[in-house]
Amino acid sequence: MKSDPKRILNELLVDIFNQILSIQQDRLKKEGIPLSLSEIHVLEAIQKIDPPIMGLIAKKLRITVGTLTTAVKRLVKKGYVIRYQNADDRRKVYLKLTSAAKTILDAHDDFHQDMIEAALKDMHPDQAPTLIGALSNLVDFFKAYD
Amino acid sequence: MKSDPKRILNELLVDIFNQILSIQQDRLKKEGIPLSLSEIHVLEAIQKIDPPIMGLIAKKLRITVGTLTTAVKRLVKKGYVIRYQNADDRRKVYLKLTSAAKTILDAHDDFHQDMIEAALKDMHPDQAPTLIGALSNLVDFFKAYD
DNA sequence: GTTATTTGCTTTGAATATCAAAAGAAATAA
DNA sequence: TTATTTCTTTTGATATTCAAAGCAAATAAC
Repeated sequence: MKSDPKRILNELLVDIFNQILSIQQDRLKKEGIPLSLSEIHVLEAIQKIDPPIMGLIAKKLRITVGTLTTAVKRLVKKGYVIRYQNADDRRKVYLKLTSAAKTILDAHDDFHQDMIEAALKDMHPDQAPTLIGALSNLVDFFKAYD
Repeated sequence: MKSDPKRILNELLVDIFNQILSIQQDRLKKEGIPLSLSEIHVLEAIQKIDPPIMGLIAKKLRITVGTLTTAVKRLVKKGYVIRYQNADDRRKVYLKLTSAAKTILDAHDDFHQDMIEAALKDMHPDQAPTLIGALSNLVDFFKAYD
């Protein structure tokens, strides 16, 4: 069954996963950005999650809060993240990005944009919903495991 | 631009990536399988790559041979991999799976199968090529970075 | 209003994961 | 033979991660 679509899809997904992490890693190194992909993910989450507090960010990233604490410590030392607290609840630790971090995230976004353009390259616009539907199904499938 | 397909696709891909690693990790733990996802990947590569020698497997996994050496050392100790050599070239180290490893990989394959079924759930069969095309484009895009 | 519990975070200790560089051993070329 | 290349392991260093213990602030119970 060489042309079984399910088998092909499975291999494509596996290949994509095998490649994407190391390629993004390489890209960061090539551009001289002193951050790992994990650290980039932390920065993205800080940008995206509201309010940007430790617990919510760890949840989004699916890591423990302890793990996030050490990552943030490094990012603060490197000058990409600022910790602060708020009078309303002094237990909560809020995070925000420095302008250096924002610059790096913008470049990272460009990569994502290029990636999407490549995926859609020879696709008719009215086929996009099919693709979105399939990927949404995957997200739902994963949610069922939570 | 809330409904911009490119933005939606990007967020879907990011979500999938954030989820898939930790969910597979959780699944292994829940089933009491004493292996990390990285170790599973090593086992899969041994099964798939021919000939199954250190250099080729490291290349497939995009890790250095040194890194693979330590992973294999652990897998041998845990009883999932057997190292052996061949008279034709005594520098090469061949790897093979024990039956315990094969059992675990079969279960892992089931997960992949479920995942694909979920993605295709409500999709017409003649739309599969669209999906395959988009993912192939992604693989090609990543290859361009090699 | 003190005491107990819960919530949010950090620290600590341990296991994995990774790489670059050095080094060993076997095969091949000069 | 000697030198070079190929294939692998070892070594030393840094990251990444979790679980469990600990701490401080907020909330609930009494």
